[in-house]
Amino acid sequence: MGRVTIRDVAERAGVSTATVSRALSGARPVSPSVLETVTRAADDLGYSGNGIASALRRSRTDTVGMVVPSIANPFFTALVEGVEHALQQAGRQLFLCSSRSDPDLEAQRLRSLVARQVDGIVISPVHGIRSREALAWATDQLPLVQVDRYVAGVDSDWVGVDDDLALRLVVDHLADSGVTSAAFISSTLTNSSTELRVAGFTEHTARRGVAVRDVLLGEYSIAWGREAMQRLVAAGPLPDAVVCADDLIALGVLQACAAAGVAVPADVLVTGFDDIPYAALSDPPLTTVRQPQDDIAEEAVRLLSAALGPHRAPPARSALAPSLVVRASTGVSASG
Amino acid sequence: MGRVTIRDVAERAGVSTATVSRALSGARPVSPSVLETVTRAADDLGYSGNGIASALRRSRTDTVGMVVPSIANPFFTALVEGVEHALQQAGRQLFLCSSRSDPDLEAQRLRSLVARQVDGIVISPVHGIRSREALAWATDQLPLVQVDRYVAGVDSDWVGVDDDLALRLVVDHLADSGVTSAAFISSTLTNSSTELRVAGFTEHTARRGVAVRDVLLGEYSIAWGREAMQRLVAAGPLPDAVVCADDLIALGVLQACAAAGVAVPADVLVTGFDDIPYAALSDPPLTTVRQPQDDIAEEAVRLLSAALGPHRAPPARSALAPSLVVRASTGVSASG
DNA sequence: ACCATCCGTGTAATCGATTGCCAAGGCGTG
DNA sequence: CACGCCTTGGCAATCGATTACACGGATGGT
Repeated sequence: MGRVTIRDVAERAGVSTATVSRALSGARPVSPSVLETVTRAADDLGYSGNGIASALRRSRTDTVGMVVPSIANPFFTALVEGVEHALQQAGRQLFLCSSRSDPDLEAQRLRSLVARQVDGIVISPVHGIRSREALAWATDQLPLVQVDRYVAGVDSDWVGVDDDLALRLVVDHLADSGVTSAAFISSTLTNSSTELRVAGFTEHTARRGVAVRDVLLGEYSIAWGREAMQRLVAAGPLPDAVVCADDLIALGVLQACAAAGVAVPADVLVTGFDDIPYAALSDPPLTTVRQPQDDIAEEAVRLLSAALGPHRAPPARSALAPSLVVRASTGVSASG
Repeated sequence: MGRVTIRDVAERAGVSTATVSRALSGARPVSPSVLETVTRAADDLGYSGNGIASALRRSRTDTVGMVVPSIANPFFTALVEGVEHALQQAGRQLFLCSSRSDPDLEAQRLRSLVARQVDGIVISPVHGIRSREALAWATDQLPLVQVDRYVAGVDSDWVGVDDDLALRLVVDHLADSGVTSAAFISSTLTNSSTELRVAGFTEHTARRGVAVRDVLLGEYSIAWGREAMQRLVAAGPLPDAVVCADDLIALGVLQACAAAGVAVPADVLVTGFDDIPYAALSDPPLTTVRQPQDDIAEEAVRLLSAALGPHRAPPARSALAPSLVVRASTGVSASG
């Protein structure tokens, strides 16, 4: 087991630990000959430093924590990849945690990240109310950026998508396709995204004269989508369209339609949200709202980096524009 | 910004830092009244400890690192969730990194994890040869468990699936369905899993008298599956079956079939590997090999915990049995 | 009544790297 | 030639928590 410390390197190189530190980190110049000797000694011994000790002294870890409700949801994995990529450019590492959509677990993760002295946190909070306390506490300790969803009453930056615009795009598209009644399937979670999507659905269906048949709340999963659609089928005449708050729900809906012999889009139109990679592969391919995940991730890291600086800027809120991806589930014939 | 240390708590409670430490960690008993006072003081100040300082002193971080080739691949996210869950039971945290299927990036991640003093590492290595050096080095520093894929010549534990058995199940199923020729689509990556799957395919097709039409190597992605299938279609008469080394490739193959007007399973049978959640949702649903991901994850954590103990056991290799999930892509009519 | 325990608490060393401060030597300038 | 600056390296303090060791007082056994 390697147990090489800076002292070992210093001894072998015949210099002090201070010099080794400066030679390896470049914090201050050392003479070329000493640099050579030290580098050689470090290599020979396989010295790799002790990040913990370094972090303690510098009170920086060059690490940021990220907390997402689920790492099985492709939308979040895409977001995570984006954030990791952006951080890497800045020489920082990502410490990823899953809150499993549980506010208590989320609070625990936050405490753990703060205790581990991460430099900052990127979080997609679980719940609009039950996440608040932990989030406020964390925000008080270090720079924090909310992504996608956001909890009101927390003094932090936020970057996400313009949910109202998204629902406007969806409803306009459906109305233009002749839809006169629609159901909405979403999650019970009380958070900004979920609420704004329901609100947007309500508002824009009203504006376009589309009748709202049902609003079913469950969770963001394939299983819930399947179950919700089964209920709609059992309940009687179907609406013209089923609007889903994310793609997983929509995939479940499609599955339930296939099982129940309901033809999509002939009998009912279906839309999703997020444009995960599998949305294009379903039967039929899914019309959905594409989120600019990479832009969201980049912006989040940019905001975090700014917050790591000396200046204390007021919280920023940035809502990026989504776009509608039209596929066969709303009537376009399938094609290559 | 919170900057509360154990000294602040000690001062407020009117005791020494040693007592505070003992009261809060329970390392040694303190009198009830002192415990009360200290807990109160810590709460009042919002003390949350400094994990870095603690880790330095105890030379334990209660954190394990995990390195996977991709976090966008649902197979790995399932594995990650399993590992995280198992670790949580043991009171440890997961530090997740993606190597992006790049051995250099992988080596960098390993260095970084070792420098951060994680207690152990779970890794699914990228490359059978180019990952070896970094893996051997890391194994020399701390306990390490390989999962899924495995690099020979590294003195570490491994847990994964029995790839030979998996291919036997697939080929037997196909042969029993009347298939007499097959193509294999996989990745160029040189690693145990990939190689064992090719070997298994070759061996079992030979055993069952199935002609091998083509072995196409690319990467584990939907895009490559699509492209490979396009090539097969362009190349002339199709084999009876297309066997894919993972589900992403298979999903791409299905997509290309749909685009090219090739009917599955009427014109060609298709099989995948992993049984990711989306395998059941494709058109048609995919016959695939189910990996016991949770068992793999649990076993990996178990091995790691064992390695963290005092004893130096010889490296263990544990190949768990997969099972075949038969769906419509190999001829079963779609149902419920 | 005396000595051996034992319990709870404090003092201070320690983990490993970084860095403020100081000193020695080299160099240039007046 | 003398003086001061600038460069390079070492000493030792420091980050915050843990813990070996010591110590005082209470308890119990004989």
